[in-house]
Amino acid sequence: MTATPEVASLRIAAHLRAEILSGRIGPGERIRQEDVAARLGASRLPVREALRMLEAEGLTEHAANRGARVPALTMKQVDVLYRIRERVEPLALTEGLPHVDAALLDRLAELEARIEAGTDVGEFLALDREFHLLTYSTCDQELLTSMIVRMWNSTQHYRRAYMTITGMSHRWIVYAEHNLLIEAMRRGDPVDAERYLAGHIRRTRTELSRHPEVFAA
Amino acid sequence: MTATPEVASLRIAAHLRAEILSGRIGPGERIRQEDVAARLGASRLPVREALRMLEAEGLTEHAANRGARVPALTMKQVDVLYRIRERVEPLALTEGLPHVDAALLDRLAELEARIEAGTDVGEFLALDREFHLLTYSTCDQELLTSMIVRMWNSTQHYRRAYMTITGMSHRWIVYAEHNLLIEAMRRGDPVDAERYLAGHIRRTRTELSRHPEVFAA
DNA sequence: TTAGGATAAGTTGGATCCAATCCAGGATCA
DNA sequence: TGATCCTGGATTGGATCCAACTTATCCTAA
Repeated sequence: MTATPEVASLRIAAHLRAEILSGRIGPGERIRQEDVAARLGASRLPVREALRMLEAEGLTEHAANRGARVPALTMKQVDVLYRIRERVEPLALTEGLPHVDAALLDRLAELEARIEAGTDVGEFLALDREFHLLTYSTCDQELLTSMIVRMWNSTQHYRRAYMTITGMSHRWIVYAEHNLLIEAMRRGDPVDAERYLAGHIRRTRTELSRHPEVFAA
Repeated sequence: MTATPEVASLRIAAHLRAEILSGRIGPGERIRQEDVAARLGASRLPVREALRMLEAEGLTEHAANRGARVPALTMKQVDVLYRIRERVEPLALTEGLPHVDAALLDRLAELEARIEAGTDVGEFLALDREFHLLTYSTCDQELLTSMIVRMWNSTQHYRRAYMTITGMSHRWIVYAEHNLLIEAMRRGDPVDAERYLAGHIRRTRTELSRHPEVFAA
């Protein structure tokens, strides 16, 4: 996405972020400062700063003298995160809708085509994330979009776990929702766009709630 | 509120947080690590960590090699924050409503009485904040409530500036909204409670939008 | 055998020192 | 005269060393 930053703390943060989002570091797993420092060839200090940054993004949690770990969310916590998304993401959509142009709609359609053509779970997750974040890209309100990214990051692992378990069944529902969303955006209709998006998130939430085995005790 | 933490970084963070929320450090103002370290009798290191924590709370912003400062928000940014609050805070209310008991309602009524009796702007701001956060206290979803606190913190300065300019006029509207909110909570009615709360936040937003002199260029 | 406590290892928090970066002011040259 | 480049001060980023805390283990005693 971006070039590796020259500042060590940012570089380390980017590395750890990728490891957490990809699932190489899972929920509940501990992150020792010295391990990371040795692995990335730096002292513990920039690692500490990086962990603070990730904490701000909801990717790690800290306790004094007890170190950092990736939060293990309960089903209730993920459920609430999805309820927040149901209310916040439609706002980002509406805020950005006036600035959506044809080029963006084309990119969305192209992404959706790749989503429908794909068969790999990891690929689907990445493309789906890219698709939705792209629908918010014209919003241009850092406070709002960063909040949304945080929520996507926090729930990334559970989305992957769910997808891995359930596989590709009923994927046509996602495709239909995505295409209706694109079409509403093409019409510039914020009411319809919000409705399809909220429904999309809500349906995902209710499906997740049928798989408690994905979550922490 | 809580006892001063034994960990230096937390203590420094608490100190800076209070200074920012009280307005002693205003938007756009720079925070130099060495100044804070000298003033609070610590090295720069815990100050750096404290600034990272505050960044996570939206109270400061950082740039590499350029230090930390309190963000100066534009009117548009505050407007969007209020639109987010309009959607998210009603959710916290509904989530916590089943666990609201008589004792909590009594405390809310008592707080509202003190709000209506007060004449000082600073006191009003503190009590109003306490009132609303108390209505979310039974929600018990850390991810949701911390998000709400962040938004209150980020907009604190502009609320104070607005109140200082407009004074105490039309305060009866706030009282009426608060009392209707308490009453809806007493009935355990999430629909009405959400409606009154969303209206309360929305009205504040539209009033703020009539005072562009409060915001950054 | 188990509960309790002391101890030691491992990990994080903090202080000091050094390096890298940014910014402003002034000198130089076209 | 004006723009550009350089240099010095100020400030942040990073490394190393030391202190404090947490936790697990082992030993002792009931």
